[in-house]
Amino acid sequence: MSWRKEQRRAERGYHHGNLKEALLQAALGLIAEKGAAGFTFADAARMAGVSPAAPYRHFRDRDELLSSIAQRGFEQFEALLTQAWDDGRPDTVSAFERVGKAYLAFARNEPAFYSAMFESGIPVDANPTLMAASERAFAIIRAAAERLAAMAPPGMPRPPAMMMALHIWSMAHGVASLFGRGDAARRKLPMSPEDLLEAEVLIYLRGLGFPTDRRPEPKPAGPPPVPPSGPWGIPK
Amino acid sequence: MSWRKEQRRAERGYHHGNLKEALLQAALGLIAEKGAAGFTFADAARMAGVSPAAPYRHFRDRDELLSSIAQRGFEQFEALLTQAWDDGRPDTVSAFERVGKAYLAFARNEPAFYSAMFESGIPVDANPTLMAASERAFAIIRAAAERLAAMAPPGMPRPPAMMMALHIWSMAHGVASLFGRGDAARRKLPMSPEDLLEAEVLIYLRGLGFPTDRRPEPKPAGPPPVPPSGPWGIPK
DNA sequence: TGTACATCAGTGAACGCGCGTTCACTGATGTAC
DNA sequence: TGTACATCAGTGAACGCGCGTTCACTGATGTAC
Repeated sequence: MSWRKEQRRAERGYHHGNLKEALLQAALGLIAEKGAAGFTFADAARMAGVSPAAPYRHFRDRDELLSSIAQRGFEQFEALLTQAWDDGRPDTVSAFERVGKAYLAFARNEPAFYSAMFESGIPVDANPTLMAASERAFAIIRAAAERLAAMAPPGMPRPPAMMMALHIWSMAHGVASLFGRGDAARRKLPMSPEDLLEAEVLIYLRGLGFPTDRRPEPKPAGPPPVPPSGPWGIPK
Repeated sequence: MSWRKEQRRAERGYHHGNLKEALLQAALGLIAEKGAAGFTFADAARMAGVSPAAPYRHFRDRDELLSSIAQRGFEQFEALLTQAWDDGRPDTVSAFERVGKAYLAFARNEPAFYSAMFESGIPVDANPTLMAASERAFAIIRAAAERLAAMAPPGMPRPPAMMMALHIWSMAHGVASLFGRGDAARRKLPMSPEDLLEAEVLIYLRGLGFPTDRRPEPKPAGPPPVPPSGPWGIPK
């Protein structure tokens, strides 16, 4: 046994006391550093200062640890989005904007969580608990879209909230994974990812006929640009 | 040596004849199957029916093989986008739409290329040849955005083409990586990824004041919805 | 056309490494009485 | 309060495995003359 290990043991005794938590933290650090694919069970144990067999007392295998991280990630994500949405205060559009910002902030500040949730390849839909957590997070975006859809200008066709939610999600995810982190595909941007996404969402909302000048729920500024005809009420 | 291996050798002789190509194909298959992270050098050799040392005659290491794949991917991607754009025929908006569809089609039909290019974690910007190929592909989207920006309705502020290109890219990437493949984060969609992206892009373009009714370059149907004031000409 | 020779593109055996996993074990902790 | 005992949460050694990589080698191919 190495000196370091003896040292560590001397400090904390035979039992770790909080190993499960320590392993989760270690894994988060490793994923942030080397990506979800690069993280190993043995490494997490080493980082927590325990033998490679110890983690098996807390997780069936590597995948269960990864799922736990994703689970916790979805929960924190949901909490963050809920807070950002703040039930649509002070006005729907600016609260909606805030949700977009929160999304990016999460991807940027918690890259390990984000990786585990969306890029680790764990089958979310095979794990009911995980799936439920994921659904709850998405539900915030959906609820916001719902509220937005409800305030569609009278002359405009009401866009399906589900579609809006998926659109917003894909914009946020696209910006986050292309530009939002120290990623490989990074490229010089003329503006911050946050501004890029904000502009994108505003243009999109305007395309739906929503007022985007940030005064609380004003009248629409102009008539609908084109009479509806295609699917989703989008002119073809 | 196993029977299979002897058999294979008997068929093709001592020299493979086309090993480099065979390795690239093998790697593509493996990446499509197990993801960019799961593919190994040894596996590719095995799949090509050669000894594990053979690949070293053609690639310095695993990373060089991965880069070669990304390189080729960017080239095919560029060709596909060029063809889809078709220099803006028959009209800018519908050609633009076609580019979006082509993007998704590529992600769907060539998941291995797409992974290697955007999700494998290879440092694109550290390899000039690769970076150049990537730039050429993005240049197609940018050129299309440029053309679109140039036909902004007279009353509207002209949106920066670069920003438009980045927006479109993030939408396409977002939809592709969330819904476009047999991915982990897949979830039941009320429509196809293609339709989802098409609607998203159309709404976005309408938000910029572009006519989106697909008749070749018509007059704008209505006045700009809101007077410009914020950055990028987007009302704040 | 033949032959000698250089070069190329493979082989297969070997290596060190780190990983995941299992095992019998042991020290610490909690609990019943 | 003390003690016996069950349970829990660790240890450390060992295993088999596949990977990346190197090495001296060898069979096939191309070329100069």
